[in-house]
Amino acid sequence: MEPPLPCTACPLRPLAAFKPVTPLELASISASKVGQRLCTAGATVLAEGQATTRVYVLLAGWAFRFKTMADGRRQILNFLLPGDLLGLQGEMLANLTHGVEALTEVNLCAFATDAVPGFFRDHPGIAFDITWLAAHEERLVDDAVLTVGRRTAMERVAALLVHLYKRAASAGMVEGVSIPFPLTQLHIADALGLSVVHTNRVLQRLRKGGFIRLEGQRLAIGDLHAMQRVGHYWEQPAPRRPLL
Amino acid sequence: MEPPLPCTACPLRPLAAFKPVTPLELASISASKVGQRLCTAGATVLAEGQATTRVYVLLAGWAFRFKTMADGRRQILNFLLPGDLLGLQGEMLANLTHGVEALTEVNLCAFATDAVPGFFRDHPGIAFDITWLAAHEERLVDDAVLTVGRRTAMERVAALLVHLYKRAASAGMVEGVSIPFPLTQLHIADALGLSVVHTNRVLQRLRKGGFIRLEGQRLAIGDLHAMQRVGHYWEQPAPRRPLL
DNA sequence: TTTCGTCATTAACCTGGGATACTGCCCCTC
DNA sequence: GAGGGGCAGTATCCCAGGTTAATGACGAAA
Repeated sequence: MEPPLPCTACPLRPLAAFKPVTPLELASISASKVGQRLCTAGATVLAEGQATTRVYVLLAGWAFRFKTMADGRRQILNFLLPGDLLGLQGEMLANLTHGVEALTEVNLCAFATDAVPGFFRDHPGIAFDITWLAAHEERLVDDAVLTVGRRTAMERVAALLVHLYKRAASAGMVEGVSIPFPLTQLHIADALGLSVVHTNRVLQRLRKGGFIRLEGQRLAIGDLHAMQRVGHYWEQPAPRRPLL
Repeated sequence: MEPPLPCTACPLRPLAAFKPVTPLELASISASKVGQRLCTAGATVLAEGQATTRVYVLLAGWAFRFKTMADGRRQILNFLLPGDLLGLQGEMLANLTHGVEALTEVNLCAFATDAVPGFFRDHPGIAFDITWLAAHEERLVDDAVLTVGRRTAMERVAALLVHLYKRAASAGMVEGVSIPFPLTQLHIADALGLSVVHTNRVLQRLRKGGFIRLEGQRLAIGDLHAMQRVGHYWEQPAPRRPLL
């Protein structure tokens, strides 16, 4: 594990998407960081079923949470972007029932093993932020259930692309009109409960309809409103979120 | 709103499923209770999109969380049984993106509006428990995504019935070999992303196969192991959970 | 008693999306 | 520069599950 990056030099914190912290809290957070962990694309960050645990903040790169069934069926639960907290379920519930895999090369900020209880004891504000992040992630998963349970294939794909576009945008990843898009069609399929083949069919339709441009690991959405209509997808504007 | 039931007389707390609390914590919890709220079956407990509300603990009865789309499609996210916490997302994230509806007549323990911040400030242990409950509910929703995204209709129904049977059992609801089962087939369908008609077909098959008895609002499962095999569903044994 | 509404049940029909299989491309490695 | 693996893209076939519609059973309301 690399030595920790001092939180004062955090590349994420200046972004408008993140809530400011008090200097005192920042010092405590920084003190609880024990290092950085790098994972290559495709690596398992946290293993399914692992009795972990350490809590991480995703500093750079993309990852996803997933569950697998004994016969190999896989379901992606949600995607993780910079600023997201990983491993909290393992910390609170003693073991993980999902895995986490890196989608790109990933840089993680690692907390000390006793950091979370320490925050609850000494820093109610930070503890509150942790719970906020947990509630926020649950909201994402709530959305995923609706998408997978009640949307058509076309709606699912449109909703996912809009969702990821907006999140990437708020993490400052827009360049020109496009964002980096490291998912393969298999990832999209596994997130949406579809087959790869059908995912491809739907993507073709979206391309031919002029809704998206998706090539060379980059995604552009011509008309966000139109895409939201296609996906029957209107989410809350993302509030300013805490960052640990 | 009815006057609060003193927590020392709580009918839930003695159950083995719940973690004991210290007398000090119990006193604080009790002091934050401002009353009880009764809802009739079918009533809206919390409205979708509602701005912040109060936090409740479900004392008695069944309820469910759900999301609706503009055209009326509905997805049930998960079911709420006695001991579950309601409204935390509203508390943390300023508004609710799901609704809560009562499935049976329901009795809720209401907390003061400032109870949650108070716990974080003064009772790290309780704050931790709140986060535990949030992480636990997210785990349930994670399971729901897998079920709806990757299981067949037969597997979905079997998994849901096993899940509810076990939860009802741990809430002390088994009488003879059956549990109360207040869901209609529409509820099952909406929880599993199926149509009512197909839900009925699958239930018939389970009945004819001798896997379940489901009549008069009661559910019996002959062989839990067999049902788990049908549903490809093996969950963690439920740990002892906190109760607010 | 009748009427009405909610649920369960079943049949008949149809389609969205799964399964399989094959092609071609790109990049990596030897 | 030749194989080989991962991924995108298509076509063909077909079935799990959706849709529509009709029938009962039951309980509440009038």
